[in-house]
Amino acid sequence: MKRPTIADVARRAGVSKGAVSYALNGQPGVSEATRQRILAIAAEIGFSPSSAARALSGATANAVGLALCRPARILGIEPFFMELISGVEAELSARSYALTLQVVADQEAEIAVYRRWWAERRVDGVFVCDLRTDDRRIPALEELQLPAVVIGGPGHTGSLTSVWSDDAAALVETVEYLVALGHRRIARVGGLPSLLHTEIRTDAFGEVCRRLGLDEAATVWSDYTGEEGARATRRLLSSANRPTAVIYDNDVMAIAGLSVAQEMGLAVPGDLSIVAWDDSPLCQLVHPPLTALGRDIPAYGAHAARQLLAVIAGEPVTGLQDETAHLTPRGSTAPPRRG
Amino acid sequence: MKRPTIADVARRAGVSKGAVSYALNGQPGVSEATRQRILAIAAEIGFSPSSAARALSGATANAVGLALCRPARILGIEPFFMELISGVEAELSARSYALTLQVVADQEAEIAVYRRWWAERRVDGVFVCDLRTDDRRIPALEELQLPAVVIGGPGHTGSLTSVWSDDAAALVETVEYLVALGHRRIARVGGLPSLLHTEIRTDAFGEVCRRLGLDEAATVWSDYTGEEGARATRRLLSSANRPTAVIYDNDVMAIAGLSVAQEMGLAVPGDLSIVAWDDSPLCQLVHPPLTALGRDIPAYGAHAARQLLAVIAGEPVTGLQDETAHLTPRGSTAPPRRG
DNA sequence: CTGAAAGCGCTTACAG
DNA sequence: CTGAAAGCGCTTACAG
Repeated sequence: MKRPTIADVARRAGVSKGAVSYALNGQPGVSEATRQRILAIAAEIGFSPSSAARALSGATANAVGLALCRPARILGIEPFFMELISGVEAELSARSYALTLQVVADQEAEIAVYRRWWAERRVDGVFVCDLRTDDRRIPALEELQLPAVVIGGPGHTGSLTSVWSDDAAALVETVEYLVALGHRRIARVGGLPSLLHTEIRTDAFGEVCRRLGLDEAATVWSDYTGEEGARATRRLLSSANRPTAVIYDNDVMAIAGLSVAQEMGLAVPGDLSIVAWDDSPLCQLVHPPLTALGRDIPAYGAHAARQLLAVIAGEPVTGLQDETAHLTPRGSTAPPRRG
Repeated sequence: MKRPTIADVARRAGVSKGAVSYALNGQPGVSEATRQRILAIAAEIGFSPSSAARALSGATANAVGLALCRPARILGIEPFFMELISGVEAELSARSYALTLQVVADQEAEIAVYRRWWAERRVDGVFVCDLRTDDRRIPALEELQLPAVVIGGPGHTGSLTSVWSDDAAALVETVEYLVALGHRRIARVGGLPSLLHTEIRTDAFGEVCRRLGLDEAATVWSDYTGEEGARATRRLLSSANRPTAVIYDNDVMAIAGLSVAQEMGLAVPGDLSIVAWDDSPLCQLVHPPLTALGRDIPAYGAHAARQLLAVIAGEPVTGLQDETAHLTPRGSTAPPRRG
């Protein structure tokens, strides 16, 4: 089957190729009657303009890029990324933009991908995930002048627009809730310490514990996998003065932690309260269901997509603070058992 | 920053644009010394050929497409797709191919996306997931003559190449294992009945149960969510002659089923054995860890990508039977308690 | 409101 | 082995 071109449409409509282009792109230069006739013919013969020809003649690529820097097993197990992608994609395809995805090994590889995409004119802009403090991707993108939206923050985004959520506030709310239940020894199993949002949570955790005069507020580090989450939990629960509540930086580690508690003969929530960050459906699959900090991740992705399209269009954008995660209490939190 | 073009490289090297093109694409027509000099200059000034210009001048788009037809909440919770994408992407980026992703609402929308991609010359080929019997996407792709690889089967793929795994054999192995443990009443919580692989498993299940002379082998349908998996399990466990073992068509439903058993006061594996299909890390997060049918999903994706690139290159391809899922016994299966 | 033409940045026959 | 040129399919000033 031969692909129809703009010349085919022009011939059938008895107009010039220029007229077809104007009609398709909603530009002035053709009468309304002609425009309608051209659109009808285009639809009839299944014509869509070649994205290559369009990109080459100075218009946009109509595609944006997302590079993911996580190993396969983590990408798979964390619902976060796929939900984010779903939301991004819904917004993009509504505006006829394509999403180009690439998995990269590290920051250097990611920067190389941005440079290649830019040189190839393959994308009009990119999303940046997993922001770090002193992130080398920021100056690289600024230098390329490639439109970009950072999914994360606040701060550390240079001149780039960002879409973020107030993790500090969500963490404080969680600690205050646990303290209201009567907990005094609260621990946290954190995510990768090199990520900015981990640091923001860690700082907020230290601060609120100090303010409320809590005993040693330990944070142990992990990498979002169940394995490491389980190991961290074992360490915490084996200590002399074990915590009565643990906050986990993702749902997978929280579920692993629940399993460890049960294996060690501790009742949840009687002996140990558990809170998961990221309220995916996983949290309600286990027994007891997990109290969790959740927010609408597909919407977060959609907002980021909208910002990026605005940056690409040259519209003024100021960045966006998305909703703060809210706590949904379920069966895994309760007052600590006296003992 | 101005993007370098082939003309910039040619000027610096003191050769024609044609020579640069030959050098970059490994074509004869330039001496080895000239080729090396051109490549060095291209690397130095960060030149990558415009994908648009390249696609327009008859070469390939260097991109392939994947359309996913599942709602966001299911895409997020099932590790399968993200693992598949990771594997696909690893193979593609090693060959400098981009992956274009789109989420669609239904088969009609998916076919429309294929038509648009084809008309736009945006992709050189596509992957087809979630094959159905009498799948309308197959004739549509055949008509477009758009290179495609079906991830699924066997059979029902028309003239398209496919990469598949023998689900029937894996199911038979599982049932035989449960029977060897002493189970006689085995049930199954199936996935969406409209999908071909569900049908293949259902047929195999019915057949092996008949062959082994098992009592009524019930399959109840679900949709891969924990919610529906839990509901199906409650129905099964409330029946007069409840099963002593249940096979679930994905890990999420199996975990939900485990939770329901515990909520109903049944011991796993004492009162109920559970087997999950898809052995994601989730299976080892719960207590007891789930016996599961697993295989290497990223590798499956990589194999599919290799097949698609071969089809695009016009090489002869015969399709590929991937490894059969193998059973990993863990704590959720045991002989049924006498009673 | 419409048409003819240049140009985007490559690839690839076609001469030398 | 190398260079000059046509052509891919669009968009967009520029004349009419």
